[in-house]
Amino acid sequence: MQNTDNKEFFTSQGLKNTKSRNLIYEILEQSDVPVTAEQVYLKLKESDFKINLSTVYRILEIFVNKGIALKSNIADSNKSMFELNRMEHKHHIVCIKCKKMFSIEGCPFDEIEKKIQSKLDFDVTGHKLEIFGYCKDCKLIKK
Amino acid sequence: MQNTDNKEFFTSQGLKNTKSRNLIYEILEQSDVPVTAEQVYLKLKESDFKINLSTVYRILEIFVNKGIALKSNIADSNKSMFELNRMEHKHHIVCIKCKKMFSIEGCPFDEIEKKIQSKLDFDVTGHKLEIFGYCKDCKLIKK
DNA sequence: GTAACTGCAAACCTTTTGCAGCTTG
DNA sequence: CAAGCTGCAAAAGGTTTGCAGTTAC
Repeated sequence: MQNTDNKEFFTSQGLKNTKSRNLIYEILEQSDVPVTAEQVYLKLKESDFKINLSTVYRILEIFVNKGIALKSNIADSNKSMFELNRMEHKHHIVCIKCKKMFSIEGCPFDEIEKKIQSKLDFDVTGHKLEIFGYCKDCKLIKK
Repeated sequence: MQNTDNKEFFTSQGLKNTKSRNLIYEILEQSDVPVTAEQVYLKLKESDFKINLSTVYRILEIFVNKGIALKSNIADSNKSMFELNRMEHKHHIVCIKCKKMFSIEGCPFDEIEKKIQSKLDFDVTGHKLEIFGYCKDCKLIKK
C-alpha cells in the first residue's frame, strides 16, 4: 500500500511514507482545533481505514518529537490533544461547558516574549494561550 | 484532631475544617508554581502527616470546584497540576528540558479579552498562558 | 533483505469510585 | 447525631510497551 502525498516531506524527516502517517497528517491538517488521539482514531475508522489506537499514539508521538505536531492538554480533561505545528501560529478559545474549541486570529506576544527572554535569561521557543469561558450557545444556560 | 487556621474560610465555603484541608491549602499557598497531586501527597508524607492519595485528589477537586484552586496540564505530561486561584493572576514559564517552572509577573490580556468577548460573542471568564523554552541552566545543553 | 512500522494484548500510570468507619459541627 | 470526610482497595480511563508479523525502501 502506498501513498505519495507527503513522500518527500516524510522522508526528509527520516520517516517512512506510510498510509497511516499520511492520513493522520491530513486529519491534523484539516482540523483547525486540537484533537485527541481517539478522535483521530475514530475519524480513520469512519473512513474505513483499519488502524490500531496504539499506532495512532505512536505516530502522533513521532510527529511531536519531529516538531511536526504539538501536544497539549487544553480543557483540563485528562486527555492529550494534538495539533499541527503550523507556522501561522493559532490560539484557541474553549467553552467551559460544552468544551467546544474555536480558533482565534492574531497573537500579541512576540514582543512580550523578547522581554522575558532578556529578563529571565530564558531561551523562549514558543508559548501557548488558552482563553476560556462560555460560548454563544452555552452562555444562556451556564449551569 | 483540629486546626482552626482557616476555619472561617472553609466554613464560609460550606466545607468542614479538617487538618488535611488546612495542610493542603498551605502547601498550595506556599508554592508559586503549580504542583501535582502526588507532589502534594509526598510533601504531606515528608512532614509525617498520614494521608491517602485519593483524599488528596478529592480535596484538590473540591478546591477546584469551589474556585479556590485551578487545575491545569502544563508541561504536557499526563499529570494534572494544581495551583491556588490567586487574585494576583500569575502566569508561568516552563523549561522544555528540566520541566522547572518559573512564575512571571504581569498579564497584558485584559483588554484583548474584551475584544474577543464582543467579536466572538463569547463570555470570557479567564485565560491561561504558558510560555516555554530553555531555562538558564538548560540552554547550554539543549539536547 | 533489513530497518522501520504496525497490530494485538498486556502493562502501566494517573485519577476516580464504592463502601465502611471516623470526625466535625 | 447527622452530614460530611477519609482510608482502603478496586476499577476506570488514557497511554505506553513487548513482541511477532508485515511493509517500505
